[in-house]
Amino acid sequence: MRADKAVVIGLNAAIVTVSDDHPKILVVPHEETDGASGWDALPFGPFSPMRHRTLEIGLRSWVQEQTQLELGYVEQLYTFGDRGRHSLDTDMSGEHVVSVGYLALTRGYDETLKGAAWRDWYQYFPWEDWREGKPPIIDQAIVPLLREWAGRQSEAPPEELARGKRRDRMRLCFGVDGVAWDDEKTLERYELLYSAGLLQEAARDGRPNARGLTGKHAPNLGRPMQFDHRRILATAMGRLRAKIKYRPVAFELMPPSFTLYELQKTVEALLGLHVHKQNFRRLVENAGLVERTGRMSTRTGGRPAEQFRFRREVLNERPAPGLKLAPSRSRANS
Amino acid sequence: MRADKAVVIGLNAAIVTVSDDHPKILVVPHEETDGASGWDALPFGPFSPMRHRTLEIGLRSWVQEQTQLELGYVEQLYTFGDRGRHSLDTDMSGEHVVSVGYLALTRGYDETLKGAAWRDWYQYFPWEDWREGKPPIIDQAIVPLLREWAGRQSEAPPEELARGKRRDRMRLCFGVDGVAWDDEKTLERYELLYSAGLLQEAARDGRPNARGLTGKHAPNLGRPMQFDHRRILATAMGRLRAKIKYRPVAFELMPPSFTLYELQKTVEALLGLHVHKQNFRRLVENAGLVERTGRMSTRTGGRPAEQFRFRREVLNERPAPGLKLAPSRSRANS
DNA sequence: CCAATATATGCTCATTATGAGTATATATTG
DNA sequence: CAATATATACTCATAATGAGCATATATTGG
Repeated sequence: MRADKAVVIGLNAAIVTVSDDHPKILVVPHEETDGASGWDALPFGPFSPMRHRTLEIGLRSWVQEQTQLELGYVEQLYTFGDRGRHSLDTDMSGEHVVSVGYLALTRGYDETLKGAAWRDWYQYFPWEDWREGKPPIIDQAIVPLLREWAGRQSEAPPEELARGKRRDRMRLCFGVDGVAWDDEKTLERYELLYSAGLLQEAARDGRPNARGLTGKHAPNLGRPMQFDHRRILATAMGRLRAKIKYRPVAFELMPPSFTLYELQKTVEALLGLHVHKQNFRRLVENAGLVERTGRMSTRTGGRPAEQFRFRREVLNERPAPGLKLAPSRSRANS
Repeated sequence: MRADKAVVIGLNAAIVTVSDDHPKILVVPHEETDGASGWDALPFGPFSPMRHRTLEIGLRSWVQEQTQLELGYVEQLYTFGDRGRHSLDTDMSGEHVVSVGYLALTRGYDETLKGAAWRDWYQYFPWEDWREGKPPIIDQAIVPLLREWAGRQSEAPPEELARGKRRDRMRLCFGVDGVAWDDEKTLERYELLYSAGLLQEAARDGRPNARGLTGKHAPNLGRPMQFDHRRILATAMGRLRAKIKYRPVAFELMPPSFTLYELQKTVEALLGLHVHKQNFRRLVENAGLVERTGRMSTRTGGRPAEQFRFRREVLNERPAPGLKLAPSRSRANS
């Protein structure tokens, strides 16, 4: 069993924290020589089978090296092997890079990170934050551009009954025509926008945009990233948003002690949605996910809230604890 | 970015079909020269970045080559990079193989497969089929052996508050002490048995077994596979069992036209559980997953059943169609 | 042809889960 | 102390779920 070319395994990490109601992602602002100058990158490094017994150990170790960051929860996301991932690659010279993407959670919001920086993940995906209502960019930019795209002549496969399918994709992804918004479809939305040529990455890769134009005319939908890192981030967001609903991963992002509302705010930040406050408490408490500490929060404002801690024991009691959330139908009471 | 050693990407496929109420998996009965003689392997082949634009295309193409099998649904599972996956590897000579595991579904139960063969997946996991009640192997062999293991002195990390944790793992995995059986925990169960040294693969890899003995004394819990292929299969089973409940993937395994009971039987085969017949119909019909064909089934037995077909349109209507199933609490009425 | 049997399908019903809202408690601020 | 802000308890309608009964329509053996 031999490959006809050397392959290098790259390990990419989408490292997430939440601070101040903003989900943040650790990025390395790269200053490359090629056109992608200034585009952020996810931290990544090569996997060396000699030094690291497993992929995950490899990831942890060089994240540690590069950022002094202690990762708690780590989960493998997906392995990306598309030719052309790394631009060097397109002409079949050099090494081929296959990237394994990881999602990592940390509550250590450490400011002292040489080179790396935390950035609100909604800068890359401004259409994903519905906490203040539907983001204006959707109706103002995205939907019109997608309509144009959906109406265009299909260039490629005739099997694709083009226009209808495109319109359906748009409807399902962006909640047009009364379709409900699905917070977990982050990757589908990213890929739709990419296919439609509406992202700078698509322009970089030479895909035609909505008006059939190649090149620099792509609109500016969210901040771009190097290589396919924004796709990896979209994968991470979708996975985290889904997982939070059936596994108690949100607690990885909380301090040892917290109020229920702080927990709620963290969850809402990740989902980009508001949830019903009273029902949220009911859910969390009935599921046995937390226990009271007796201490009270001293925040200013109204009545002081009680502090809770995560009950690690649930992991040994129930088979699948989590936060089965649904967004508020109305925006009331949040 | 350079690796210090050549890495080869292997593509592994867990190809599943269901025939005659048995979920089957395509295996290659290998006759190796080393100790693993006769252990089945999943089909696998190398990824060549020169020839294949993406990993999935690579997978499809050599499955096609090797087995003439037309894959329908294909989904990436996980990337396994543990050192020692391939035995050759343990001494750090030769190439390091990183494997990308895939789940594939097909209804083409084709008998003419040179070399490969379909085998009931419960041969590898006899404890996973609860359709005829709790499999006797659990109480007769697995639980006693795990109890022994849980009671043993912990050799490794002191942080692991050994015995208690082990007992909890056992309870949650195998539904001891009134914990409900969770059909999706296939991987957790496999890994638990492996850690406890109760699988032949563990013996092969030199792990001590439940009595503290290394070597050939591992009990015979299910049929072993080469390398870590049984782990990949466990991953595939768990993923499929989970996915079937929120995506209409079961239809990938059905002929174009089928009765609701045939559909139910297929689902039950995969889950290793019985479901409530009337509620199953209600669910499938209310979800708009099927439509009547008007034709009747001509099977012998009782009243003829109507034939249905999958409504592909749901994919464009609802955001997340699927079969949210729960096992019957009693075994009645199935 | 009929009774016995087997499967398919329609419908009811109790229980629980969910979404939303009202009411009350306890703090701060001016 | 009034106004305001937040926390928390409780109620209520509706939907989803799990279970079982009843009826329909076929085959099979007298």
